[in-house]
Amino acid sequence: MGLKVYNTLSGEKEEFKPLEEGKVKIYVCGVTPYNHPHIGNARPFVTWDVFRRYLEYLGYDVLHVQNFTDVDDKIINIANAENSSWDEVSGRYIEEYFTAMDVLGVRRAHVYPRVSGHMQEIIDMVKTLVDKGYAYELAGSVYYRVEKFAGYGKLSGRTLDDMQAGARVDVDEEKENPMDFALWKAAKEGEPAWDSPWGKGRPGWHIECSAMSVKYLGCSFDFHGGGSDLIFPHHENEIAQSEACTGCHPFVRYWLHNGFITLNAEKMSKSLGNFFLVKEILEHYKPEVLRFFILSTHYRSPLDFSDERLEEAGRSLDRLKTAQDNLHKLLAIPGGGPDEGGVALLAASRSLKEEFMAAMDDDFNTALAISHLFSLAKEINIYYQKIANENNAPDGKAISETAAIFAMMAGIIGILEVKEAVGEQDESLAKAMDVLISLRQEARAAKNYAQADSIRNRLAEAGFIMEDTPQGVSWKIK
RNA sequence: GGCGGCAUAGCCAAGCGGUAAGGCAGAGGUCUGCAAAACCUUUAUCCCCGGUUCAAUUCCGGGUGCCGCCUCCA
Repeated sequence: MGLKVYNTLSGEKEEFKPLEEGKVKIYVCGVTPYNHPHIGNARPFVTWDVFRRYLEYLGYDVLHVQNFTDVDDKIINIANAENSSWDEVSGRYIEEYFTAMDVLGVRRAHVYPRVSGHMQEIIDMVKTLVDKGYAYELAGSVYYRVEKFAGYGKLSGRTLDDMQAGARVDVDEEKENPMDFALWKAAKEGEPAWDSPWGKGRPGWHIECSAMSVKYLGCSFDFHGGGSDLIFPHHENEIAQSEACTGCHPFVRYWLHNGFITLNAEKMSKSLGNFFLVKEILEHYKPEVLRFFILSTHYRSPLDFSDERLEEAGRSLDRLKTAQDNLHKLLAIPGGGPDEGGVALLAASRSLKEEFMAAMDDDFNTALAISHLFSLAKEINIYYQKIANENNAPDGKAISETAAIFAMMAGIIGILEVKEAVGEQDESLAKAMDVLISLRQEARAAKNYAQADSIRNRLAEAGFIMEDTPQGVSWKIK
């Protein structure tokens, strides 16, 4: 066993070996905060949240860095349009980002560097690249000399010739090579600008991630992630900048890229305008439903969004919740010694735990891992049914170990974390429900089913589900 | 045009050399006053054509279709 990950750089699954024993350093490309995050934006962050949970479960000490590109054309345009400032705009949407991701259960990175706070590091890096001959100044801007970097194209799998063949023609460029990209952009009217050896200006897009990742993680680190649209040019350029500047190889050991969320099979993106904001979706669905939806497909595959898919994800999740409820009910009964069903449950739990881990080890196959969670749910339900029908004491050891395994699996996926065992939390509500249950039971005893059904139906409308079981009536919140 | 990815049941989705996980939906059954929930049973030769192999959904070649990157983008 051992973790394997698909590395975009090699195009193969590779055995994961951290640079430093016991530690994992991760850099994930964050957002440009100029709008509320949409669900396509959310995918990499939910995905990496799970990667990180699993790595931590494996015992690694994880350092997770994720940037905010807070100096950017779009932000500046919005600021100008609404007559505010770029930092007011970016600050606002950074807060929106956190709000949305917190709700989705995405744990916060350790460091959230912003471009605006790293001008010196960026300028230093650009200066080094100029000094080493990898960059040149042109009218107050600085460009990276792609032909100078031998490995240019190694991540995206294309050659400079390929790129030039497909490149769109830039009329007014005087760059040495059309593929040369900006490290530093000379200031324009109405834009924020910082002093530099080349005059006032601001950083190009790609340099920030090189400067900030190297600052916080070192010149070589383990994982770099982001959407697959970042492979070229963004990540390709990061490699060129970082390796040329620091001389360290490789800059990143494992490049992991997630697929897109699509709408009618087309990439969901702000530029196409075919997106749903996370906050819009959460008006209709619980956060963990969105989260579960995202994780129910392998991270590298495209994921087509629709209401139908989310409804389905919600129903699937309900099945898991039922098993969790059953587990809680079993846990609430004083446990007894081993019994046949318990022994079987325990064996299944242990083997499913192994399978779950094997799935996660195989390039974080959450879809497969989740299927094992369903299998465990089924085993739990079977045992619960048996105990309930026979009115026996459950196998204490089997139940407690199964509960731990179930919680571990759900915890790595990041679902079922909200304990909705309201009966224990809110005694007065429980007492009120007991009264309603008694009223209905009296009606049933009197064969006044219209009355009984009315109580049940009206409670359902209010969000409470009443269930008749051989052991009596139980209830839960929908 | 260049580069790359994908095509599995009604739907979604794993698997990727030895005749197909899981979920949703559907059907039948157990239970129930009736429901709900739960449980059981049930639904696929994996886009097409060649090739390699004892054996291919899984490898190779070709075709078709869809998607992505090459411009900001998660």
